[in-house]
Amino acid sequence: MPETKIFDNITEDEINKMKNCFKAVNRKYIEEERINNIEDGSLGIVLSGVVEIIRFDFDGNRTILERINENGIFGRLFFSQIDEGDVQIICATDTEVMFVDYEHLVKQCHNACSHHSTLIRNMLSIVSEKSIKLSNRVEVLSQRTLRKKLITYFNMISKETGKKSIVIPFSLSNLSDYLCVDRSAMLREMKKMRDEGLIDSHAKKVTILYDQTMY
Amino acid sequence: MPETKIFDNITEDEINKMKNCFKAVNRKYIEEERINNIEDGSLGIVLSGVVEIIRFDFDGNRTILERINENGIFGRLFFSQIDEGDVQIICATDTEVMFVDYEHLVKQCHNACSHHSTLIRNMLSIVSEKSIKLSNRVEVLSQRTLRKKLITYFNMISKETGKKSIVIPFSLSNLSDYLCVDRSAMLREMKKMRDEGLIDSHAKKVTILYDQTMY
DNA sequence: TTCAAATTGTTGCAATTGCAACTGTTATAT
DNA sequence: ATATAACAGTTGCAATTGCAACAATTTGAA
Repeated sequence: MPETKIFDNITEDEINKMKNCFKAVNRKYIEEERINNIEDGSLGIVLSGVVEIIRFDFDGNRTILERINENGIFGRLFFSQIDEGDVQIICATDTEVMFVDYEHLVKQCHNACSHHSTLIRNMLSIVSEKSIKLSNRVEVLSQRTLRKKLITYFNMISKETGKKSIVIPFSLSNLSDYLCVDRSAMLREMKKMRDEGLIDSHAKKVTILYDQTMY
Repeated sequence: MPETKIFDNITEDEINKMKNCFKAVNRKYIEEERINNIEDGSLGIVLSGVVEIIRFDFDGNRTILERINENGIFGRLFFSQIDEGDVQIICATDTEVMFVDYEHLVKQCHNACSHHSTLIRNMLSIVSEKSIKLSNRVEVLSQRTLRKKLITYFNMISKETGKKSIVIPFSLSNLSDYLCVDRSAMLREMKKMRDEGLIDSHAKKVTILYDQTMY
């Protein structure tokens, strides 16, 4: 499934008109930088890089709620309203983001830009892709044991690339924050899996040896 | 936030034309009934009732992956592709669903129905609302302890209704399938919370006594 | 190159959770 | 009204996971 870009099938000319119309603002961030002061109605579109939604809760746990790659979107609109902890938006790499006003983008345009409907269709694809990613996330977190969380996650990555040898896209300590488990418990479980011959692994490189049809 | 309906701001006349155009099919189901034979490109729109996406895994665990209320949507398109277990779509109540062909709904219409763009905008709202619900789901499942899962869930329900006394919308045994924890462990934790004066509860009725600003 | 910091890896011990096997209670159908 | 099934509630015991405190290795900057 090819990822939709926000301006797919729209001419350069039209894009510029629209950007003006939506008061689009581009901003660059460096690795580790926090994205601050996001207005409630503002929508961030990741043009390049990776953005993470991270929660720090009261007893010191760090949780990666979401990882947003190129062409993905984020915004207060899109994340949980129940979250009382400290939720931050942090760039995992150098990143460029375009901010637009969501309401303006979604509502009928006064200027009746001819390509506006294409834009909304693109937006629909992007949000649909976000939903699928969130479903994958639920799939992983809904697993009852650490081992099954790992296996489900490995299978997901493996399915994306079609290979049995995968490279985890972040540090193992970040992986434990993503799987919402203790880091040492996770490493212990990976060691067990190595010992049992289910995987081969060294740091972020993992090779799946188990029968994937079993899980 | 009022929920968007698929045909908001479209006249009855236009709706009928469109339904024809999308080859919309309405179907009624009774409580407990399984929704079968969903084609890959088919999109289900819940007109009334509640639909649940349920996974039965190899060691007998039942997991409620998603609960879809009135005006929500579902379809193979929208759920995880990594899922190797047995995923079923089951109606939690008597339910009416409209099925449409997703591609047809999303792509430019040959007949150029005038209200098609409104429909796509509505669809965008609905998918966005789905994303938010999935984010809430991630928020709950990402909690590290059973107690925090319960508290996050209770807070979510409480926030929806604005009341501290809530009624869990399904049986406690289903709640444990939703929180992805063991039922008896969950009941034990609820008992502890009662004993500590954090909640008052009897069966599906729960009153929040703890300070919600703390969680 | 070398040192410091970050990351990976390990382990004992304690706390939490799951499992199993119950009892008690509430609906539902005949 | 009563039986039966579904649901709620309980508890001992075992397994899993979290926590803490390390050691080993890798990475990055001076």
